[in-house]
Amino acid sequence: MKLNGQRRRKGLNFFETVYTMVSKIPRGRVATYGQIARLAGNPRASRIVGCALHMCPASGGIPCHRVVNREGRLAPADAFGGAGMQKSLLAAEGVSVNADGYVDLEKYCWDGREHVPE
DNA sequence: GCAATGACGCAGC
DNA sequence: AGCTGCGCCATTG
Repeated sequence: MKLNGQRRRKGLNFFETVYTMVSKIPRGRVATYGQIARLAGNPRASRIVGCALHMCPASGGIPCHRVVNREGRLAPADAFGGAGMQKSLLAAEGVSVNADGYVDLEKYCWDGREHVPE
């Protein structure tokens, strides 16, 4: 195996895999970057998940607002287009978000069992 | 091809 | 429910 540089993933770039996983997050539930990264095949690529969502091709139907960091904290407001927007979107799906921008991972963390990869 | 970056994760303070 | 520093991996310039 070459260096961990441009490693391919079955023809699908990591980004696409990430988008797929995120789009599979059930409504009213949230997933962490680490979770997505793990499902994508690289538990260490949490940053890549963030990078992928940063582009946020909403045109593809990527619910970036359902993705939170490992603490259950929402991404920086300016990151997805508007402070409080992500919070509102989650609240609209039934996810309680704190004024600090925190969600109860204990209750809303996505198990991923609904996805069942491979 | 190399260097820099990034919506993170974890360990340490 | 802090803050800082370092690491990890893929994308972009």
